[in-house]
Amino acid sequence: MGNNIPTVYDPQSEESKWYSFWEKQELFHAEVDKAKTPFSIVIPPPNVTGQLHMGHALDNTLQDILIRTKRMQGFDTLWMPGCDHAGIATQIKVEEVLAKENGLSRYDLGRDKFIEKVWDWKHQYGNRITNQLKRLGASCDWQRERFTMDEGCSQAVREVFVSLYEKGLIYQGNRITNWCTRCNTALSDIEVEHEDTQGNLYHVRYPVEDSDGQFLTVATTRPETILGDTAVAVNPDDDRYKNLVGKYLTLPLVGRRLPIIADDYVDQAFGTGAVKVTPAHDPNDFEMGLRHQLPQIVVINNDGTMAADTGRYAGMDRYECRKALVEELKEKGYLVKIEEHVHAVGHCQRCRTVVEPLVSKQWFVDMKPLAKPAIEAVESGRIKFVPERFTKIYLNWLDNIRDWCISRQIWWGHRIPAWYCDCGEVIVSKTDVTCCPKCGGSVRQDPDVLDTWFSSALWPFSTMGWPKDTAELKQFYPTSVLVTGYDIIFFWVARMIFMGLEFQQDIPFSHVFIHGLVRDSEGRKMSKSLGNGIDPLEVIEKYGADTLRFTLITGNTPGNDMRFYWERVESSRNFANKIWNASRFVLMNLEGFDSNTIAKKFTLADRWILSRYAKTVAEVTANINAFELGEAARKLYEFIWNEYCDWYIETAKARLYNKEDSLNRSTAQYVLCHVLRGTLELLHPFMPFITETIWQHLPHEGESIVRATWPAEQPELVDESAEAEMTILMETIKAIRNMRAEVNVPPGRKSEVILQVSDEWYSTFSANINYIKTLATSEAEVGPIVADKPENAMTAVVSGVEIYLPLKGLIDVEKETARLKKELASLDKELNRIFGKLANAGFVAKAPAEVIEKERAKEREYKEKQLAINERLEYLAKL
RNA sequence: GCGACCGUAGCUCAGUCUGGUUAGAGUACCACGUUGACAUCGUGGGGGUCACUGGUUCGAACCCAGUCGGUCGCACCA
Repeated sequence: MGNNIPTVYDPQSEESKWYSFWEKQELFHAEVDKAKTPFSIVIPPPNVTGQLHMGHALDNTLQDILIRTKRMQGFDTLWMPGCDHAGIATQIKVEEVLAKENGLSRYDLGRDKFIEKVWDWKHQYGNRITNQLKRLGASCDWQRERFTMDEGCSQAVREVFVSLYEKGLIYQGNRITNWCTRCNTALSDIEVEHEDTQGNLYHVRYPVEDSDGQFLTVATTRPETILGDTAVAVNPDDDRYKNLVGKYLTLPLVGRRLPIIADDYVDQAFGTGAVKVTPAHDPNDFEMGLRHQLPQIVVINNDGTMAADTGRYAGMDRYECRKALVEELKEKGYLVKIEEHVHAVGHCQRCRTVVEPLVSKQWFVDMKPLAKPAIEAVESGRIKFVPERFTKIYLNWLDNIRDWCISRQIWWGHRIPAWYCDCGEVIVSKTDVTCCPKCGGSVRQDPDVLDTWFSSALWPFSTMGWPKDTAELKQFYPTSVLVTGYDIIFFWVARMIFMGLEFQQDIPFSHVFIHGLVRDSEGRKMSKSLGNGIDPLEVIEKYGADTLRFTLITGNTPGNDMRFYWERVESSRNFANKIWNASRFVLMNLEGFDSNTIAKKFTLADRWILSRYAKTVAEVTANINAFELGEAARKLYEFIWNEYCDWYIETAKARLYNKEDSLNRSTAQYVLCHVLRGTLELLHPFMPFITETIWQHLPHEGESIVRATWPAEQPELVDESAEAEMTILMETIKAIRNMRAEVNVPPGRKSEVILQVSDEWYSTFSANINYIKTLATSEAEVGPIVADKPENAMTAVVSGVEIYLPLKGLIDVEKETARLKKELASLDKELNRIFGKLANAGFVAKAPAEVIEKERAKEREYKEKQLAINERLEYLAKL
């Protein structure tokens, strides 16, 4: 970098270059180093078929910031990357491709061939998302990349399944579960999303057996399930129906005898207070059926059509059947009325199909014993959620946990390690079974696979080599923090916690850092169907990864959603460019500078920026440790732009251009360099590429900023008096600029300025008058405060300094008076507030002395200003 | 029904946990400007009863209670 570097930073040429450099040097690789404190993160594995979206970009930027910071701080830092096989999602995708390209279904292909296809797909597209993560700058240890379906993870899955089975925590049962008729599989409760839907409440009357025309009217939202009714239930305390309990009804259209039963579940106030009971097709009815020993009559098939024994409805779609059946009820006089009714209908999370509760044989995890320690780990504070409020959401879910249905009737996934023999023997085994240990007969493996989240739940230790007892596991488990969105606390976070506690006897991570969603500029979720998604790669290509990262981090607070604005991207891009140009300036002025052999004589500005820098180091470090990454980024932005660029560089210019005073010049060079390099190091986790690019050009130690030492906190550099002095000088400069602008002094023209300065600040001003001369474009003269005030001059007052800007012609008395009166008014307002406070006996008696002294100091300051302005107004009035 | 979150400048959001500067930023807006890093810039400016009501306190954007408005979870209302 020299004088011929472009004035605009071009991320494209730098980013790929540095990423391959980092990879080649293995800077992201973690070796187990027992001498160091470990810091580890496992990536939330993205779907292997997926591509990077804004959610990933945010999630991984947050992780990368933490990882890069800790790496620089000298921890043994591991960021474990990998992908998830994403059972249903991947299977759907491959099925779609298959249908489109060959017009085939997976059944046409058969299980083995189909799985082969999926693996083909994985090999072809599986590294797409990892490459995209590299574009983002993610400093994962790619040598350790894992996949939930790889050998090791699969071994972990079997180990866990068998172990839980042997402990009786995994069992097989014939139960009613959520069934997706489109995916043709059972789902767990949380894979069902309930949506309020406008439906109807159909009131249907059932004739009472052996009565003269008596009816009992039930209300239902699903009339098609009438065909499967095996009872009607009323509340035992319901006086309307007490006399009917124990009697029988005749099921309309079918003619079946239905007992009238009493059950507490029934809400007297809802509908008619009488509920038809369909044990095979409703979870509550299923429970009631068990309580009352009612038969289960299946009337809906797995594919959502009506069962073979439903007569004229057989084979009809469930919703077609509903229409037709209501029509028939109406014709035959059973339909009493139809009311509109909004109710929550469950949809398949993956394909949005309405979920059908169906009875089937599935595998379940008994959750209560596993949930208990998982609750305790969070309640005790061993695992902390950031922000804390998510603790409640987590605990609430686990407190009400129900058993987890883990079997899926799909093909892509970890096949359940259970084998069945015709003799009735069920063998659950870590290794494949070929014959029945009991009778020696042939066995067949359970055709189902496990819920994808079953293997994800093991991720923090399966990726470390478990069930083998590895060095990685010892060093990096438990991991330090898990970074993820609030939408998968139940799916993933909770499950990792109980699996970790069960199989490692230890928590999987000590902190859970939760972030929100990235929405579009109108606050809508980004979605394929809306077409409002913004591709992070597009942003990276147009503006660079650093810009995207900075945009996602600033203006975002933990746990809250954020909106994506192109304007904000531009603002981040401008920031990158600002850093670029400030660095250009520094590099262009390093001629003759030797960072090793330098004598230093610090000026006020030097002491000031070093003090500000020291505070920035301390604050940014603290913010990152507290997961306040947006706040850290904001502080760096302000420090670089508003302090380093706007003021320090400006004060340094004269010193750099004056080659006579080489001590002064080299001191400026030293401070410019030192502060810039340190600031770049602080910024590196946020904007890895541009910081590396510049850092390499600055005098530095080491091969890459990636492994540079995190700037040390140097409290000895904090210099409050330098800050106070610099502040008043800056205020004076701003006041002069303000007056010049007010009367349209051309920016290039110097103005004469007379400063009357109190004793307190006199030496500061006389010693540093050059700052005012240069930065306020003024011929400034400093003198003590005297009664004799310049005539024909504009006036401004900062605490302890009266500033006069003499004008060539006469000043506009009216305008000047108005300006000063305005200033006086705001001063009066503020003084009144302070008077009120100080006059308040309670305040003086109870407020801390420090606060009171602060108010008194302000009072003195404002009174001084007020006095000066009043004097000036009197003078103006006489003209 | 239960719970959480949000309401601060035209817009997007910090600040609220830990009460005490004249409440901040980005962006948009107005005026001036190509001064040897940067027009992706500089200088200056305008813009806010911190949703509302009440309480606690010497003192509330911040703590407490409630109201209104918005968002989102959880829940078996057939």
